[in-house]
Amino acid sequence: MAITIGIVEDHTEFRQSLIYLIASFSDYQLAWSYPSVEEALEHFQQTDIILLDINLPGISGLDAIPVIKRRFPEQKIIMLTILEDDHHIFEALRNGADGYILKKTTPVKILDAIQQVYEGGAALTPMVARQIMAFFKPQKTQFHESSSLTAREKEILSLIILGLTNEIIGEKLFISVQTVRNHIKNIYDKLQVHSRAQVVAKAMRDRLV
Amino acid sequence: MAITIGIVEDHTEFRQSLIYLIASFSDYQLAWSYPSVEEALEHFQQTDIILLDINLPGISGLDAIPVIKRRFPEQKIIMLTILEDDHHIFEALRNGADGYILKKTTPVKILDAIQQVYEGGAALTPMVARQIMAFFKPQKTQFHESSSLTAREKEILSLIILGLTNEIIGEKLFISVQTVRNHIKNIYDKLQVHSRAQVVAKAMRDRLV
DNA sequence: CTTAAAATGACCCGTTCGGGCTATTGCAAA
DNA sequence: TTTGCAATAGCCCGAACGGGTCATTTTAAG
Repeated sequence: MAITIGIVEDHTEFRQSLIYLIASFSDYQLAWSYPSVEEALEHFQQTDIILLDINLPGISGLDAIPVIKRRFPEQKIIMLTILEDDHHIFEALRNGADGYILKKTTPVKILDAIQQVYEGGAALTPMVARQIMAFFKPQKTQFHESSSLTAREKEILSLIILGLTNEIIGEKLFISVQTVRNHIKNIYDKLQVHSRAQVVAKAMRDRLV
Repeated sequence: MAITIGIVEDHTEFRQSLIYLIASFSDYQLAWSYPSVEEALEHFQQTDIILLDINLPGISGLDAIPVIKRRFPEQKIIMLTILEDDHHIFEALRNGADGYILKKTTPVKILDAIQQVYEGGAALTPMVARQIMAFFKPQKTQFHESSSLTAREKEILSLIILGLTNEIIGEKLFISVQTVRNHIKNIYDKLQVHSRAQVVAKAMRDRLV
């Protein structure tokens, strides 16, 4: 039983090459292809996999994900894109995409990705995978950093996470605002961040507090 | 120039098959192999890639990552494991692993993973990738119901957590700074906070993002 | 005893934020 | 069709922050 595939891709040439690729292997079977989300939504039926371009005229591929998923919650979707931009990746993942691969990916790897998603896995191109992983280890030197925070710095860090202002922190610790600010500067240096929001996110991700 | 590889794997049979695999292709060259972290740490030198088993007698592969990275910060490490367990995956990623693949992966895909990491990407087996992606998916039971944040607000919230300023967020989303600020005001109202630090802490504690 | 690191405190300056308003557009539900 | 919410955008103003530089005191380690 061949894996059925639907395609939404406006770029005719690329769409044709995908169709040709799929037709070349009996393990895969093209169910339909459309150049826009609008046309696809009108006619499409559920397939094993949908290859969905991100940059489409009209409704974008990103916006199409929730619509498709609402109609067929089990529909598996692999995003095709030329962009490696953070925002698009995370948005696609948040919306429920099952894969995110770049158009420059070699044909055999595209089929690989389809196979992987069909088997219940997820397909990410290596560079995208790296960006996602980077979310879990924003700076790769966390061992030094966590241990290098002094007791006082950790204390102040925990108060920052509570959302206190420098002034309040100073009052709580019976030190001046300037001293608090100096400690915070040192914390920023050590953790390589430049704002409270960043330091809170990092501290919580790295379980420093 | 062949990609040099080091191996830490206690299971003799599997280690031998890896060695044989690498020896079969001139693009890859085995630099060394040891059955334990202890022995490896005594003798090992930097290679392009280290294949590191997780379940090792004595020091585990997970604990070995920071030690190795401290000695050679640029050393790339791919974890080998039979386990798909969440805790190990995230622990490995947090510690700075560059890949996480299952031992049952086919030989050709193991070489693929090595190549990908060598080229600066990350290597994840599809099932692992799926688990990581699941981390980003809003569980509609928790996210949509318990929080009244709109889609746009959630999007902006996620960018705040990355530490972006309002101005940068506006650029990323192609909207004006004022609009960003309005959204943030609404987020603050809904989550009952009054600063970025607070909203980041709350969002991460409540796993809103 | 000397030295290094940590903790304390201060000043200046420009940027960013947070809270207070008002207002228009579009879409969807009532 | 009206009502309401979401998203967009603007303005003002004071508070808070981030970065730079410098200086003193205390503590820990050698």
